[in-house]
Amino acid sequence: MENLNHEQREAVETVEGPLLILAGAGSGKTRVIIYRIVHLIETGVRPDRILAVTFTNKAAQEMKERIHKMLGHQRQIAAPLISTFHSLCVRILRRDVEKMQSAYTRDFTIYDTDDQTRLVRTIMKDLGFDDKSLSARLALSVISGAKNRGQSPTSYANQADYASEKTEKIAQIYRQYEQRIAQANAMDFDDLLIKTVELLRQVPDVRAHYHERFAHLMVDEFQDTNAIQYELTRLIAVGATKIEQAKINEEELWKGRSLCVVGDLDQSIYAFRGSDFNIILNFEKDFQGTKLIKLEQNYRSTQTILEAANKIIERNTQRLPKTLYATDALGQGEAIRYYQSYDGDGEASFVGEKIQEHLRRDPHTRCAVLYRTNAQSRLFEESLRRRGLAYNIVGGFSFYERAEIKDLIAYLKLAMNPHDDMALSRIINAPPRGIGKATLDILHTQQQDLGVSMWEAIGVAIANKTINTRAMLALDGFRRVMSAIRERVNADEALSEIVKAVAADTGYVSALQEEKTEEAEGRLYNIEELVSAAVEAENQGETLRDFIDHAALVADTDQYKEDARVTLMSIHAAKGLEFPVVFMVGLEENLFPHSRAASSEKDLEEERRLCYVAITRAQKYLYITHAMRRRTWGEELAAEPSRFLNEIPMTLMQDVSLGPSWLKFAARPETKHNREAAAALRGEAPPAVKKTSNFSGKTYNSVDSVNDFFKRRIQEAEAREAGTPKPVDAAKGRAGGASAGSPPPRVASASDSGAKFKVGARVRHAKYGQGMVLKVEGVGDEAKLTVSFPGYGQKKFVAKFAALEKA
DNA sequence: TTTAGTACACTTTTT
DNA sequence: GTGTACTAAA
Repeated sequence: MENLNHEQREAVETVEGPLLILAGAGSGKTRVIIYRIVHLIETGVRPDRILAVTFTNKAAQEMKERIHKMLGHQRQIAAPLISTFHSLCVRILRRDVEKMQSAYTRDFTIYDTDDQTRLVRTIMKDLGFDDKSLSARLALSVISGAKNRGQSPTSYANQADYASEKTEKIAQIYRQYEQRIAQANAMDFDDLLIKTVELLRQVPDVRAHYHERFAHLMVDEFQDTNAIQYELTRLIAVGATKIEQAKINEEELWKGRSLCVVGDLDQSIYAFRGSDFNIILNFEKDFQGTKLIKLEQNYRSTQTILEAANKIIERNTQRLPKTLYATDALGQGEAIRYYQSYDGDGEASFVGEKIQEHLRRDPHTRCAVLYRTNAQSRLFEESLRRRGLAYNIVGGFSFYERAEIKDLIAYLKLAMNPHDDMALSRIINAPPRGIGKATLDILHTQQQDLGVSMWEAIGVAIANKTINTRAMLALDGFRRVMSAIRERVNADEALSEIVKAVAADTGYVSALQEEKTEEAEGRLYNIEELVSAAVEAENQGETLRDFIDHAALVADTDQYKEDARVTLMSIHAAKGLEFPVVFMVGLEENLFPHSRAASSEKDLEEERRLCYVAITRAQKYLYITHAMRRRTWGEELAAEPSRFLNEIPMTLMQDVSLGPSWLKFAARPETKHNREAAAALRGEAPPAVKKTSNFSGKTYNSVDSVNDFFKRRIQEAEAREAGTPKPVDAAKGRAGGASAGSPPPRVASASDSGAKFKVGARVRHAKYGQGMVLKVEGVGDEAKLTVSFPGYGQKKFVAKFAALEKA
């Protein structure tokens, strides 16, 4: 423990009572949690009396491994439980759900977002709400919000400010939704938490069990907990309902117990799904005698990066003052590199190029490209693929979201819980068995009339012969397939055997094999992967139940591979991670901050926290990029620089854009008009204008004129380039970014004479071979070189990073 | 009933 | 640009 600072050590050694740790980004908070757990165990606490709740399965896994390593030499009787809120709840419910007043059995299934949406769609169809005014997604998010506030369908309808037609409709959908999900013996993500809290409230035995078992409870990323998660935490830690708590002697309660929560207000980025950082603000009030420890020493990033982060977050009003301090060891560090590209392709090319340079210099470095929306990933993927760089992408569709995987899992789910209507409707005709819409409609009507599940409806239909012969044969075939799987499950066959049987006996694999298309090949490959995953899980001692739960609860962020050299992901997914090199891309108004957040100051502050999270992921190098034009929904539109660019001090940034850029323009006003426009760009417009909307009216117009200015310059440059003897690689064209926004080639001035490379110099490059320097911008190491390589076209380099030799 | 083709709505962020 | 949902034809 000697390598901990004073505050960290205090946090580790405080093992009794409520403890609140406010930990800034990169302040070694994960280490504190790990050391604290180890410390608890070393002072004689039984490992299985410790519970640590993390944000992702991945974080849980990592923590487990590190603790195991640290305790490796000691004999471990039991391990501490390290889990996400959702996994914890599934565990609790699978054990005790039948003890509470509800129809749920321990075989309940978990409905993921996809299942939920399909359920809402079915309900809307049944209720005749197929008009365009209400989307299933919207209905679902409203329902989820109401559920998390503890509102029943009725109280939701009553509590709405005004009874609109929409609220009334949503209330009806909500009512049906709750009914049908319960009837299917299924729970959605919200239910997992809600039902667990209900169970602990309702059944004193169960509450006492977990209260006694988990004497030491830790919650990471506490700023992102919602009211239900908080209540769950409280129930386990205190072992009493709110009313009972008033009668408890707090001092008595905390003997040999602790509740330690760790969080950072500035990194609260999940308000959109109900997390509430007021919980952390009220923690001291809720728990008498809370000890507060602040960790502000940052061990991750250079002074420059931290300054930028501090300056950004300072603008928020909803926060507690806090400043991150850099360690001397890392020092000031390099300037933040700023790059403006002509369009999205140019941005991606720049990022690809820089990643290549960084990897060439240090093959073991790790780079991350962080974007606001997952839709931005495509261009970067293409750029990296063009350069032959391997990358790992987090988010988008994960393995478990692929249709074939979901189908096979649905067979397993249905085998375990025949009332799971969503699983059934998913696979009843996959592969095609001749059960079409007409048959399903009949079944659905009968199901609604009888108030039973689809599976039961099939049985009834066959018994009563209410369906034509051909469809009946098909249904009977399906029923037999399912029964065979159920028999295997009931016979406790090995997990991997069951998965293999599902792939083969359902005809799923053979149907794909017959297709003989490339796509089918890919799907078959994925099925093989699923089988290997099952074998792996079996070796780990998992049951079929565990395997299915795992598939439902893995998050996108769990796809993150620590050792990947290049990772693409959303900023949300990057929380808790760190990288030597970070690219924060797409700094454009309406993208980041996102257009959906522009309306309210509260949302805007969350966007700013998001920006703060992105910046503080960087250890050594931070690149910030934006494009002047961006293609959205198939249309290319002018993009305005993000207001966040104005909030980072210009002195911290170095402009590596190829032509004139927004930053250069804003930094060097030369005329009165420019000065005014630049001031506006920096957000120095009169407060009255700024208050109502940060970029409107005059400000917007001036940005427009900047764009016009660049457009003209680019056209001029293009005209000149057309006359250049060495044509630009046609395939890449202007989209190569390297040539986008280029100012007219400049004759090397006398000040360039001391540079390492001069115009006209012959150079050699590891990949492109012999080339000639066409252009030198800037001086010394920072100079940007344009080099022409026969057969490869023109390439741009920064002298310092370029793998160029004099030839 | 299935399939192929076309129209269209869509994207914040995620356990 | 993409995935889904609806329509028309086999």
